Amino acid sequence: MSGTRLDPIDRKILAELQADGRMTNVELARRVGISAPPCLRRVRTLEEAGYIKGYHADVDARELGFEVQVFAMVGLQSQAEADLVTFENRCRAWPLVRECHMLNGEVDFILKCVAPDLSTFQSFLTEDLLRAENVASVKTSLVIRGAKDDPGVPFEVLEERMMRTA
Amino acid sequence: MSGTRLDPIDRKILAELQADGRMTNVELARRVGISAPPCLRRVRTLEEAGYIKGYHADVDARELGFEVQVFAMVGLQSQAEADLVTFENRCRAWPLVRECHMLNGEVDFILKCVAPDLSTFQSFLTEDLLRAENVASVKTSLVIRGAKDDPGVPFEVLEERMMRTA
DNA sequence: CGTGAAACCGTCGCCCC
DNA sequence: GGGGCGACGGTTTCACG
Repeated sequence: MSGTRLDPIDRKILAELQADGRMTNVELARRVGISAPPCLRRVRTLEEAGYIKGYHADVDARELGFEVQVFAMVGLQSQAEADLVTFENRCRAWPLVRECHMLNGEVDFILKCVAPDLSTFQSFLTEDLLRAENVASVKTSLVIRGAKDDPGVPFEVLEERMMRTA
Repeated sequence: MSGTRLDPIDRKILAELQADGRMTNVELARRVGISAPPCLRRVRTLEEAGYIKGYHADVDARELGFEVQVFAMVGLQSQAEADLVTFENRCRAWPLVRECHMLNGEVDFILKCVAPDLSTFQSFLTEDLLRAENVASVKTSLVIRGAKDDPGVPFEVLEERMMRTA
């Protein structure tokens, strides 16, 4: 199922829906050059095959009152698989942690956090994150301003690469 | 317009659309407890006021062939505003760079990058990023595995905070 | 993959509170 | 001001060729 290769129309569909997830199916069909029914069938197939994981409204965090965004680099004491999983599950349970990625190099995890204000984040940092077992070190960096925040993947790069390997 | 406070129904709408951006308006109206027309009016207002910046399909990067994800910490030589803006604009033009945030602390920017493979990323790193003027240092960390990647903001935290300040 | 038909939905005007 | 009711046009989603 995951081995199913995509044709150019499928990739165009994904690119269009990544750019505008609420596009109507008829508009999508028009843009990719087929009629509506097969277009919808393709979308359903892409969803079921996992290429499309979901659709989300992109909300303005600052306007909603989330004025603080922080990247936290976390080092653990033990990197045993069970301990890594324990920490990951803890991150999944913390609403302020939006992303958690395991890294190579000196630091073990990078966390992207959002909070309404600094004191809310400080509380989380000192009472939850730093107090969690197995956490050895945490370095935090406040986001002064966001310069770019594009969703998803650059399909342009894929197309380029398709040509090179074709 | 940005001073417009949101009532509980608006926040519920935003939370629902963040969770499922393709929800039909009638379903959305049912969930927030009003009828369809006023619900649609609210959605349009939220869009125009900038609370909703867009809708995007969440595509599976790995299944699509983007197997490399990297965080890059960038230090600049000059932090003069004009030089910061120049670097930010350069990031906006690089498709492999999906996010660019200016940070406090030792490092100036954090970049989240995606690439089809390591060699594509290495080419970008050595030929574009490291060669860009004003770039003093770049530390990269490969994402070994992703543990959490939730879109948007935690509305639960907002509701909690509303109660505290009410 | 395309065509046609039926059910549903987005959208508007109007009335009500 | 916002919410509900009804109707039109467009869309989704079938079955079928």
